[in-house]
Amino acid sequence: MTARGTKHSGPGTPGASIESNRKTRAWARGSRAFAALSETNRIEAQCRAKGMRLTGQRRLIAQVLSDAQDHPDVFELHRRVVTQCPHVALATVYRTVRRLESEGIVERHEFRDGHARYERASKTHHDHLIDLETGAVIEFRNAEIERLQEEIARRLGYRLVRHRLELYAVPRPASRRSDGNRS
Amino acid sequence: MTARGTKHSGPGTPGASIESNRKTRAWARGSRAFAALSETNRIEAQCRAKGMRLTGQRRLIAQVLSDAQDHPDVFELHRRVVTQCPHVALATVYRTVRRLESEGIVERHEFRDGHARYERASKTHHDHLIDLETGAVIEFRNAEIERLQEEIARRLGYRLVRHRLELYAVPRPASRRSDGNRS
DNA sequence: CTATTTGCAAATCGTTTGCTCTCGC
DNA sequence: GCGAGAGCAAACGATTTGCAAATAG
Repeated sequence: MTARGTKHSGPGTPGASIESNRKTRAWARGSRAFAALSETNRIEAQCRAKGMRLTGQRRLIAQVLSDAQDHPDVFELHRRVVTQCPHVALATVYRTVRRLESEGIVERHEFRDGHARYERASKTHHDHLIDLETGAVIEFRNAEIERLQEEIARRLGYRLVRHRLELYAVPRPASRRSDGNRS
Repeated sequence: MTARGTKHSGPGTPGASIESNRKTRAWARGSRAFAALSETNRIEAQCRAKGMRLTGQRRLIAQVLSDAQDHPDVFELHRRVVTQCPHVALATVYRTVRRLESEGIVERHEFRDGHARYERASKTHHDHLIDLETGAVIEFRNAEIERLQEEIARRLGYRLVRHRLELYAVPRPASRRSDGNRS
């Protein structure tokens, strides 16, 4: 059974498909379906650089990821993708996103709720603060903490490879700054 | 979806060993099976304080958790429990451990590998360094990092509720200090 | 006595995989 | 043309849950 039960509601999904009655798989995969994609985005370029085949699905997923200002999970990615092309399978999103991660093009996080969320691998490292009330995710960076982590690992006889730092917090009533990237 | 309509044959599949099945379960639950438990441990005392019923299974799980020097996952806990009493169900371990967590008696972690690992809630907060080669888990504490986390949250307009800090590292060839609590 | 808890098996739920058909290069 | 990819459904693995029997208090 496909995750979250509902099988893709073929036609009827709001979105680009003018010819949604033509529900052939061939159509879904044909490049025409992806014609509306914008010019090459960063992720697409990285895929090319890694020698990944640029299928319409991948270009679409790459675009959705490039456009994302938040940290969507796979289901949410699929939802956005399906908006543009209703026949893309959830499994394809899973496979693509896994591939992108193994190529170092996107980063996977697993915040409180358990399931995997993705963001494109940023040039600059950062950690996350999760707003416990809204679920919003705010990115931050702190050089001192980074340095301390290295030092702790070294003192324990290790070389730090990577780390995970997540702050779970609630807005302070006084000065609630409700900016930050939501997720 | 509740297609569980077919009444669960329960312990009485016709023709099968109804009686021996009953006996077995009765034996498994009877307090005799748990007679070998040592005197009250800390977790057991906390259970009592929280008004949890002290069944043999819980006392056994409490003891295994109390004795654990590492961060076992549910399956591992079950393995250890079954060593002492072979009829304790995995589901019981899941339920117990979940209950213990909601009562604040144990802490749940989810390191790299995905599944939940438990340790008894310690009086003193600590974070974890995970040895990427052996999977060992080393606990550490750093007041400065704690302070910085508070400060970061405050600066972003939040009050820190909890955090997760995990360092993933590899032993340094020069001075590998193989102390620390392994997991 | 009765509200909780257990054992068991089936159900969930996010994620992966086998198979076949398709398409990028 | 061929091998990497996509669609689909079924498999998976950790965890949860419905139910009836058993039990702690």
